[in-house]
Amino acid sequence: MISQENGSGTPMSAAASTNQGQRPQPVTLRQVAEAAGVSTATVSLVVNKKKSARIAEETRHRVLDAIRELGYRPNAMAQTLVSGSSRFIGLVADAIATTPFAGQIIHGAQDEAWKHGFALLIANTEGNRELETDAIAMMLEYKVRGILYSTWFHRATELPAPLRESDFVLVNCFSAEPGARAVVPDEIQGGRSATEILLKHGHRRIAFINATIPAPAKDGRLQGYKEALEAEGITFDDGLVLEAYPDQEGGYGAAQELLKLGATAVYCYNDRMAMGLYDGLREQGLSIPDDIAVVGFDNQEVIAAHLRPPLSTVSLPHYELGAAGVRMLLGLEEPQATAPTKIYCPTVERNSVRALAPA
Amino acid sequence: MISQENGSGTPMSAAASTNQGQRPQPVTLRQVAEAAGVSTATVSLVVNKKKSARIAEETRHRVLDAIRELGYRPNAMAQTLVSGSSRFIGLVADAIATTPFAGQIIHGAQDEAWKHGFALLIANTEGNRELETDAIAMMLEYKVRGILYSTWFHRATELPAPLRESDFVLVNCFSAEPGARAVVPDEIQGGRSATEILLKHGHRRIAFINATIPAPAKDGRLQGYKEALEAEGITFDDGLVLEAYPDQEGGYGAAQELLKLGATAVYCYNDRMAMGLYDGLREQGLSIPDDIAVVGFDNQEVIAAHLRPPLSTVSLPHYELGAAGVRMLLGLEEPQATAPTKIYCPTVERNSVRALAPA
DNA sequence: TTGAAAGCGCTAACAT
DNA sequence: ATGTTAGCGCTTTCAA
Repeated sequence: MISQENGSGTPMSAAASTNQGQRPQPVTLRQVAEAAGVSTATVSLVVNKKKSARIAEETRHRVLDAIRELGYRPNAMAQTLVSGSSRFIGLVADAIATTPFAGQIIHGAQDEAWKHGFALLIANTEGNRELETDAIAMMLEYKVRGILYSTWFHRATELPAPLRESDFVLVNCFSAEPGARAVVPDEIQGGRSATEILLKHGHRRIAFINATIPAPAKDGRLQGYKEALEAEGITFDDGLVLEAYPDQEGGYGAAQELLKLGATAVYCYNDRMAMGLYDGLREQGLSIPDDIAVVGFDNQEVIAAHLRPPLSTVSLPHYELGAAGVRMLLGLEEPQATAPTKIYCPTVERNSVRALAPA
Repeated sequence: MISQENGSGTPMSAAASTNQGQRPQPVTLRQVAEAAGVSTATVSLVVNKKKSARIAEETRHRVLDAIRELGYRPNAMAQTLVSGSSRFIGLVADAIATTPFAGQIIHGAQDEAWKHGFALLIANTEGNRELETDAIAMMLEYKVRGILYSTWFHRATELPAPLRESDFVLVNCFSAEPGARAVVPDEIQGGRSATEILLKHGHRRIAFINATIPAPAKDGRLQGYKEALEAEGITFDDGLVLEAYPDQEGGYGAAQELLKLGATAVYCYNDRMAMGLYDGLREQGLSIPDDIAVVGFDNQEVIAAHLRPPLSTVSLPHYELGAAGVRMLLGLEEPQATAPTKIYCPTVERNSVRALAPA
């Protein structure tokens, strides 16, 4: 006799501790009920801690013990089938898991969802319309509570048709569609904040290197810049606004032209441009922040926090966008009347700006 | 008579096109069956395109039409309840949505999962053990087909207990646990490849700036460096190996010491160090790649592709890790006998290395 | 305080 | 070729 029987007759193979062998059939409510000598209704009642029905302490314990002993886990599928709606929230993203920092949208959404007992079902679609439709269909089939439709950069979007079959909220994008709730970053306030960092350090002649490609961010960040200037009584000067492709190369290339402007400070459309600008400026023999102050936008950690000197910038609130999207979906947060809800972009000050020495 | 009745009696409210109003009850299989004048079994048969049972073309069409008209969508929960296993794959990650490039693991997993008809259920746990347990429990309750347990950097890990209740694969991490399947990047090959980029450009005196913190990457990348050298008949010189904290500041700080070594090329533990090293080298008046060649590791896009000059490096195959994890989970790919399966790290050549001028 | 039973939407024998 | 029926695991009246 080499092998040993176990009394219960449950197959207890050697592979039980690995994940390769046959997994045992999951324990059901009914089995718990039998083991505890009660009805399934009773077990259901104690599992769900229903306040209404009062269960005898003694019974409750018997059930709890049986649950523990058998290692029972509720079958969420059965629960959902009965209730009609799952504890899922779908997140369809065009490139969010691909793109460096926008993954924070997932993170924020998942934390907030979790807080309310929901799990995230995600689909990365690369903007592929067909994939999107399939993803949404699948979410619908799994009876998600609602769908977050998000984009990796702030922009207008067309709603995929099946989205309307579900409760949904747009995240980091918006649509003309009436009744479509949306959360987006407050680009204008962000632009204002970025400019104010410079302003409060005494800078008056501030250049802005904007992006060449059209986007809400392009308009909003410029608008904020103007507002901040105006609030300080500085007349907006068109000549101080440059445009370049919004990446490192664009920023690098803008250095020469920037120098001609006689500005003591620059505000860049984004951190990547600032990174390129650092190189360009350095090649011209200028030092940051002594010769010229620089602020960016986005707060792209890998870059901004580790440039020399570390870059002062404004955060894109991706985490908050995801979280707010979930709250709005669950009806925990009122959408703004007509326009998308704007999320605040906080300022992050590091060492790329120094007080301007009095002339 | 202004409004129009629709024959079916379905409520067709004005809010139907928005997502705020009451959503109509989803259409069921039974309703389709009634509309088409057939049994539910028949509808099920055509919906699932069962090859076995032959349905009359005419009937098939009636059913299909009814489906289209009513806008029927199968209830995946009911399907799962019957079949016992859902089309979900769970992905629990310690920080993957948070961290810049490892989001690619999600991406790869989701593409591969999708390809086989599975959806991804993700949970970001920040390494919080309790959260992990809850996340896994929830996945178990939703009857996931299996779980991918992943970490944002390659390391050893302890398995959370409930993981064993499911089929699982470790991604970017590994465990001593027997029978635990795992996929990890091939750090040694990566280190070899990085060094070979330099070697094939004629460099013989190659420094390596390793990380100070212990990790499989630290050992593997060094090991690969040694192997590559050895293959070229170059004796490994301990003095050529520096150590620094693996970020920009660490790389910057290593510049001085590096210069004393008289190397014509450096291989950095990662791209972030290389980024810092660029600054340090530049301050010492050296130019890359003319005075010294540099290669990194990780291929962190935002950095490597946009440094001046763009950095030659070796990719961490995050996308592939996710995809391979899924394939292994689904039994489409055989795990290597005992050790974790190693994924190839491809080389990405840009402009930070130039052929060494003959002395 | 607890149990019996119906039914959520679907699939899969088994009949016809 | 298609219909009948019995569950899948759970929640929820309604009775007892």
